[in-house]
Amino acid sequence: MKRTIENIEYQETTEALALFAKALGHPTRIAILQYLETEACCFTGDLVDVLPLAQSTVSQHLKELKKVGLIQGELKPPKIKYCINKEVWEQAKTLFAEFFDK
Amino acid sequence: MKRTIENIEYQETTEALALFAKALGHPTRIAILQYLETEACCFTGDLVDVLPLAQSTVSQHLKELKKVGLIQGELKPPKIKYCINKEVWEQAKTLFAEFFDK
DNA sequence: ATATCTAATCGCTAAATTACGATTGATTTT
DNA sequence: AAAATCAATCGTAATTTAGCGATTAGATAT
Repeated sequence: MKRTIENIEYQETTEALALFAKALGHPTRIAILQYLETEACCFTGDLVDVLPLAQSTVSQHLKELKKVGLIQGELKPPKIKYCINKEVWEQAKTLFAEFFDK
Repeated sequence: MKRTIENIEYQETTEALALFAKALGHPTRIAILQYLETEACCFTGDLVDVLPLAQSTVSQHLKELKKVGLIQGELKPPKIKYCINKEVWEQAKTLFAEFFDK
C-alpha cells in the first residue's frame, strides 16, 4: 500500500462506514454476529463448536469485531462472554441506512 | 489462506452480505458511491479529478464495485458512464437492513 | 492513415488478511 | 502446589489487497 503523498483524508462518516463494512466483510464475522443476534451472548468456545475453524482463527475474527466495537467481551472466568455492543451496533445500522437511503 | 478441509460454506445471505460489505470496506469505494448518489452518474475521469489517486487505482476500485454489481458502466465513447445499479443497490440495502434489524 | 483521448489492463511492490498449530497467561479446580 | 480449562497471542505461510507507472485497446477526430 503505497501512499506517496500524505495520507488521504475522507469525510468522517465515509471512513467510519468503510471501517464497519470492512469488519463485516468476511462471512465468518457475519456468521458470528448472526449467532450473537439470536443468542444475545456467547462464549468463544460456543463459536468454535459452531464454526469449522480453529480456535485461534475464531479468536482473530472476534478481535476484528472488537476492534470496531461491534462486540464486547466480559470476563466470566475462566470464560469470556461476548455480546453485541448495542450502541455501536445502532451507530453502524444508522450509518448504513443513511448511506443506502441516498 | 490455508483451508485444509474443503471450502467452508455459509448461508447464502451470509455470503452475499459479506461480499457487499467487503466491496464497501474501503473509504475510496464509499466515496465513489457517495459521489454517484449525488451525481446520479459520472465518468471515470470525473472521479480521477475528485480523488487523490492514480487513474489506474480508481479503475481498480470501480472494477471491485462492478464485480458485486453495485455499479454498472455504459459505453459513451470514448468515455464510460458509470451509474449505480438500483436493483442491486436495493438488494444490498435490504440485506443490511435485515441484518441489523435482528 | 495518424494522432488523440479515455479507461482498462499489466507488471510490480508493499502491506494486510486469513488460516493454522503451538505457546502463553489467567483462573479454577483438585 | 499441581493440573486443568479457556481463550489470547505468537510465529509462519499463502493469498489478497492497494497502490503506482507503463502499456494497451477502442473510439473519434484530424
